[in-house]
Amino acid sequence: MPVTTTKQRITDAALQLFEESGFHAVTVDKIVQKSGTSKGGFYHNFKSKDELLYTIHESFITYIIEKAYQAHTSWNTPAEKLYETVHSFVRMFEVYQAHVTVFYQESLYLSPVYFESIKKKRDRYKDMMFSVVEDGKSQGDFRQELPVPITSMAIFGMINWTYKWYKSDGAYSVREIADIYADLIMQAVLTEKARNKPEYQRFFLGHKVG
Amino acid sequence: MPVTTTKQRITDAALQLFEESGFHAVTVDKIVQKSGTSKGGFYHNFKSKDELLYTIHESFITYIIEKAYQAHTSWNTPAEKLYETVHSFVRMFEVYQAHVTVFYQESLYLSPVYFESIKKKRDRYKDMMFSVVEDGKSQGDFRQELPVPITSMAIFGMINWTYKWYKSDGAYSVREIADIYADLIMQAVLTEKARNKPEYQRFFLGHKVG
DNA sequence: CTGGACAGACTGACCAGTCGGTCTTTTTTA
DNA sequence: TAAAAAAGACCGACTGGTCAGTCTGTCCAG
Repeated sequence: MPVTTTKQRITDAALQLFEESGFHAVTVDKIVQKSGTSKGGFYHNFKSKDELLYTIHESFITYIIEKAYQAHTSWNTPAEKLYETVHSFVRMFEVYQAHVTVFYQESLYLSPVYFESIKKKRDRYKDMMFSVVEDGKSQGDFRQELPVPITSMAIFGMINWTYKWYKSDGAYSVREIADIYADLIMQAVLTEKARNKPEYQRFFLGHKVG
Repeated sequence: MPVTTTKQRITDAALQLFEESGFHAVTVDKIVQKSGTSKGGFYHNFKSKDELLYTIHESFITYIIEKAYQAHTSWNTPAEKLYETVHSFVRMFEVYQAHVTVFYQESLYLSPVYFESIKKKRDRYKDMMFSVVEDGKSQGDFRQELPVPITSMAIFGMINWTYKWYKSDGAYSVREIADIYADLIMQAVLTEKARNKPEYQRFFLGHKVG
């Protein structure tokens, strides 16, 4: 078995091409050419172009749910959970930006049966965010006047939108962006009192270390 | 001349169809059928399917720049400008959700010459946001530790993402969503001192009226 | 009687997916 | 254990359907 399988080479090539030009502008022939294989090789590894798109979605959403779950189980307070979730999501752009782009740009074109499968997992991720915000409110660190769904979707929006503009060779690293986003979000949702807790100071930019 | 022109009927039908299924899944024949016209009628009014897509982009981006410009000239402080920009952008979903969806979902598929034209206007809108945040910092109401570009893009993200989930028959009206987003953003960017200014209290949810 | 607004049959390019075939690896069997 | 058979991986010319755009008209207003 070679270091990279044909299937992997096809996926990598497709990912780059889809990100640049979108699912529909990319023909199977182009993917085949870029990955140095053939029509036959492609259809040996994938049932259809649709299935390839699904595979890309699947690998990404599984990864991100795992990360959210980790943040959820490794930390105690909702504030910490939220902070870590935001941080880990943004850092993920470092490696998965192409996946994210394809995920949000092309999921409309998944055929119904694939779409349903992805939607289910995406909703699970959404639910995790909702419940963190919910918990933060009932536990008292998050502002009572913020409605859970809108606040959660606002957070999602801020984070997700990054795929539209982030460049790995840009002026800010993902880590810096993650720090800033997390600061903005914590600043926005924490109560005055919670903002001043010493153990939460690390959430904010320019806090005194140590 | 009839109440609605053929051109308008085509645009409206296309808008709905593009929003539901995406540019590539919608054939000219489907648009023609839905708008009650014909292939001939279509190509009489539009040079190509591309031009129709461009028209939709154009009408929306022009509208939104106008709104941002109004917010920019009708208010004095950067804080007020930001608040109004956010608010007016979100309220715009009420009428233009389909436009926004097509705008963000399908602009990848604009042919180069159209794309350039749209990009120019989109950048102008972006610049207006950047300079409001910039001004807020130098004038002192916005937190110094926030970098202008990332903060601006975070705000964009929160707002723009709404097109992915907003439903006009959902639990929250655009006005409520606008209030919440604006609160979150102002809470996140204003300094402690600015947050307490009496004239800024109206930005926040549940402030005492009068 | 001319030119704009529209109708709709037609065409040609493009592209996802197929299919017969080759080469290599693994499994079976004598 | 060697030969034979089967399975798996991959190749690339070809096909059939789809769809943007064309072209020859018709109708009607001015």
